[in-house]
Amino acid sequence: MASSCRFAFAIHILAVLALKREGGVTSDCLAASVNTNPVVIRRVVSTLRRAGLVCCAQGAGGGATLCRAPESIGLDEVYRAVEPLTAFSGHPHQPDLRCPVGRQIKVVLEEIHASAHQAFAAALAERTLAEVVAMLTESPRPPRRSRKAA
Amino acid sequence: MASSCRFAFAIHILAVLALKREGGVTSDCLAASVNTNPVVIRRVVSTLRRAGLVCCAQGAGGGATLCRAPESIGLDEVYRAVEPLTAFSGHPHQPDLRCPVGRQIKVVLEEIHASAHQAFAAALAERTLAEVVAMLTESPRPPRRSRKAA
DNA sequence: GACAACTGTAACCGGCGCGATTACATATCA
DNA sequence: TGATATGTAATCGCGCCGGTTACAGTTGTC
Repeated sequence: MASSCRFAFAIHILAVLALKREGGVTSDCLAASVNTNPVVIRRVVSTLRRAGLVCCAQGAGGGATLCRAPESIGLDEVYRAVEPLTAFSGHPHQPDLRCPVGRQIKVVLEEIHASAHQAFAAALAERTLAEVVAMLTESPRPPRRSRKAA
Repeated sequence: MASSCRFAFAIHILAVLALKREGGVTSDCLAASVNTNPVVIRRVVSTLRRAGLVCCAQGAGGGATLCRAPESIGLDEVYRAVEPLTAFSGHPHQPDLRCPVGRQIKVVLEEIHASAHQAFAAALAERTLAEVVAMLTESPRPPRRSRKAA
């Protein structure tokens, strides 16, 4: 599950790359948009590169570019690329095996967690990077009431 | 999302209570089965009590008892009782508002996360504590091969 | 070739979350 | 009254993770 911000950073980065179609984007530029350190960006981009989602050019004039169509990138793919897929951290220790519950609880918990996690990933899979970009570019909640009240 | 072991502990505790129908179970006893400190158990039990899932009796002869039918307790209820429902930790800082992505990314991320999280909870809701108990008590993968090989 | 502009990574720091533990107040039954 | 419990505050220790620095390697430009 993991509630780190790597996933958020990854989506942010990919959205920027999807919007700026031509040319590479440097980690400094991405870091400015995300508002963090360039090295943090490079770490995430490295992971995305290993997953085949982006390509990186080194040297002067280099940077990261999206190397697949935004319509073909499901958010579950991004999630799996960036989250290490932990083996469910529940029950840090070995439960009491003399107890009928302790003897089997781990297997049951793992199954429960697996099915819920799969549902989580399936929900992510229903959206693509292209949809994220579309959400980003459509008018941000047009003001309806008076322009005075907050 | 939160990958703490509180949820695992809660399921374990509730399963023990569901199995031992009569009488209260002390935190010492639960701690032995879970293999942790009684205070850790009491913290989780307190949360479950506030959620109306268990009742606690203080004093000698006291302990925790399930105060609802296991068939009526969905695992999503347990999850929500025990996990504080964080407001999605993505994007720790304010993104650059001059960037079209940074301006709206938080709203989009929150919506994405909300829908995926809802799918997660819905998957948990499909199982009850009674089913967990049934999984726990049914024969644990009957040995099929020779009784010699591990 | 020299230099500037980038990426890739290792190393380290600091803060936060959380489970474990101790300690103690309180409640209840015999 | 004393043994047995819960309830909870306080503290400790450790692991995770984002941030930062540092530096090696790569590439375009003059």
